[in-house]
Amino acid sequence: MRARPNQKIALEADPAEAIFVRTGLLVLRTELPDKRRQILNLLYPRDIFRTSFSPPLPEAALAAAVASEIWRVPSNTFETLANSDPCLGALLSRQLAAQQSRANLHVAAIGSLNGEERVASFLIELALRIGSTSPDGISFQIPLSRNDIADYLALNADTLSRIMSRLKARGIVVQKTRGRALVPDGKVLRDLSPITDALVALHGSAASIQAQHFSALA
Amino acid sequence: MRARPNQKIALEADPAEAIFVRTGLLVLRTELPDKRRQILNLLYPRDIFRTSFSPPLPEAALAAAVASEIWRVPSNTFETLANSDPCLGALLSRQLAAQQSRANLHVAAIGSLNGEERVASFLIELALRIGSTSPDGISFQIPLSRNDIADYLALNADTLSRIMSRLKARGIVVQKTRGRALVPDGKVLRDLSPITDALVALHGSAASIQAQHFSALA
DNA sequence: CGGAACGTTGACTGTCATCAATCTCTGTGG
DNA sequence: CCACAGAGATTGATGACAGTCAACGTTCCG
Repeated sequence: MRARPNQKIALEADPAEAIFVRTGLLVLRTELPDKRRQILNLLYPRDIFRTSFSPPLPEAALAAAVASEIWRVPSNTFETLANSDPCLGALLSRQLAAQQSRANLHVAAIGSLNGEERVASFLIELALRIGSTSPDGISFQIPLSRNDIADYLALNADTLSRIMSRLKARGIVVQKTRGRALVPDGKVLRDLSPITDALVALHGSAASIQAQHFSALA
Repeated sequence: MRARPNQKIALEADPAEAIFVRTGLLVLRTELPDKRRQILNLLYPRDIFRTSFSPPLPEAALAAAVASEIWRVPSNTFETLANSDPCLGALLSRQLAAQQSRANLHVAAIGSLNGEERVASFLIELALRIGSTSPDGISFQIPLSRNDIADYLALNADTLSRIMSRLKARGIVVQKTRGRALVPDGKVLRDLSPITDALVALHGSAASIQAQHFSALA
């Protein structure tokens, strides 16, 4: 199943349906009664989401941040898959554990970092996930709108814009076109975030290689 | 295995060991380089924690908030348990999903609520989990120190103290002894939190009853 | 009794949110 | 091809809320 940017992915009646991200990027978005929005989680390729992970808030929904390809796996299919092959089952549970770990790290980021550190952490995360190294530095596409980034980092969109402007003024990030960023010197950026090491462990190439193992199996 | 209050529970070398909470309350605590602390998660009885859920931060550790009884389950035992009985396996995955859901709700709380709303949400959570109703209202023990509560809610301890004082001044909570609170009128408290409904869904009696099912099986 | 850890309170500071105005992109239709 | 509209992004002025630092209270322990 394909999803266009900004398309919502219905969380079906099936309370334990699994959604597997093939390509693209999904966000788990909620909205509180008084229209405060929050993005709880980013789902990268190979991530697994189950409807029952969603918090019981009225407005919780998955949405595609960019064009994405996803698989919907009915709950019983998921269970039988996991049970049929112990090796696959172990991979699934490792994948889910990694996602828990990421979620916990994100709590730490939102809970104890200031605005600039959060933004830096987010940029590092993107660079690790979807960045490509070139002679000029690390460049990557920014797959979320300013509003979505702000919601993800628990910042105000205006505040986020200010922080980005400051980073640009300092030459830490360069914005070539809308939606595309270049980090000339990765080290400087890494020094801005106190959780760089953890981000590398969870989003860096080691994590990806482990995950490719996964794809091979599937 | 028993743990005294404030005792740390080592996260063993075994990267996928499971810890099962029988009684008491555990906290998942981290500390950033510059000694900013953060409690990422509360683990209530029947919760499952796996070492691999912990974020890769140097200071991440489980600690008992009150006297607790826990089981350590080696990773292979855990897997075989989950696979041996499909019914048990389903229960385990439901339990883990519920914990994900709680973690996500906590992100929403920290990310979009102000101080007073966070404290109110926390009190509601405690009341639902460990509160007992009496003619005077709902009373419960406060199982965390002020510092730990502050770290859990991503607030400063001083700020938390101020908020609590304000709630006491308004008569919304009454503190009989240190470590014990009484909420005369639950409705007033519930109105202070925008996520009351979600808290009830995840911590209320319905959730507990489902969980008892679990104990019966184990 | 005395000390240490924990909690409370006040004065002050800094960061982030709010509101409003302006600017920049993107896509549409004349 | 240009003009226009509308969403998204930026920026400034201002204010509210939470953090910091320091002093003082309280509780619990030996």
